[in-house]
Amino acid sequence: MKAQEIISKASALQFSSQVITWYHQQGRKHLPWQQDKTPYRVWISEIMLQQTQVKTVIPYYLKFMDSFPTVLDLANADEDTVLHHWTGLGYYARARNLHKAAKIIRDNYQGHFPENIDDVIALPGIGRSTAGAILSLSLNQHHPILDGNVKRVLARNYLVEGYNGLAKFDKALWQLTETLTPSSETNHYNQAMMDIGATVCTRTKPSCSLCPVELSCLANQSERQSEFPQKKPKKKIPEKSTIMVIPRIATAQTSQVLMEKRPPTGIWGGLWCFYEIEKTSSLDTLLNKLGLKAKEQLSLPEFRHTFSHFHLDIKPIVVDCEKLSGNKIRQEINETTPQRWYDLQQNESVGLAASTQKLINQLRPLAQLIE
DNA sequence: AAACCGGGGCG
DNA sequence: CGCCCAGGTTT
Repeated sequence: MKAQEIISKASALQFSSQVITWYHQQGRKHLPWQQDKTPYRVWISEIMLQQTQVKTVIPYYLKFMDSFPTVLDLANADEDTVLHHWTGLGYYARARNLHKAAKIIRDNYQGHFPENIDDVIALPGIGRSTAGAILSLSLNQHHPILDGNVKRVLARNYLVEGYNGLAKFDKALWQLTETLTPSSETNHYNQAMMDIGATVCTRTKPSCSLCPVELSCLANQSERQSEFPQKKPKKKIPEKSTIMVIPRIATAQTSQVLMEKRPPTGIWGGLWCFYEIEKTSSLDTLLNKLGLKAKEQLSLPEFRHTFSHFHLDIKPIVVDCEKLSGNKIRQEINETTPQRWYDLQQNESVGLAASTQKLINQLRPLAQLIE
């Protein structure tokens, strides 16, 4: 059944007006991105908030806006500078999308953030929900949103069965949010729905007594809040293993390790990682290609890194080496896959994969032993 | 350890 | 269009 059919115009209006009233009474209105609400400022906040909680985002947001006050400042910055501002937030692909989109806005829209929703959705890293949030919160355009928080509020209110990512579930919820989103005060309604999901209608132990739609909520009426949304059926994930090679050149002053920048797509896309080999017998070939001569090897304890769809057991091997001079092959590698020596004493953590960062942290104390 | 998540990308 | 991917935090 379609949402329009199960919800009358009158009850939709009642729902939204209760939500809007809550916004005026309880909604947060003083966060940095809620001042001077331009599409650009709201965009940056939405991307940061997709991955990180409000209190963590605030300092990052302020620094980011200080460095890149306008979309043109962002577009004209170089990627490493942008990534540097993202250090600690993780999800570097999102920062790269941000930068890519800023350049598109500079080149195709004369530096003016597009105000047509289809144009906004076409930008990298912005989907339907984020586009709706940007244009409604900043310009009060009439668009529905549907992030994880809104999904939870609606699924409970109307006992929508299914789990996040299930096509039927998402489709039903888009229908609902379209039906419920009012054409006046869309900005306040959308902001309130996200806030209610984040602070009242929480995944565990929701504070229903503080909710503006407490009385209409079917899950609350039947005390079944915890059953909605349903859990995604978990699937067993495969195990893989890899050997990570950490070439190291240590002197009395410094200790450096060699990394490569991964291609932009796939696992650890665009992040700095150590070289990988499948079997120890490939080690010599790799070092040869890199133009390095091994002096000594040291195996570090194996550890497990888990992705959403597989476990990866990582065997790290530190190889103390010296450079061979005048190696042509190394130049070729440098052109296809960028590489760099990373200084363990300096904590430049731009775009490191989490597992790489973990290894670095283990390696840093070891560096002192060399002296 | 498992759940969570908005968008990209592929078949 | 439907399904899977990917990374990092929260619970």
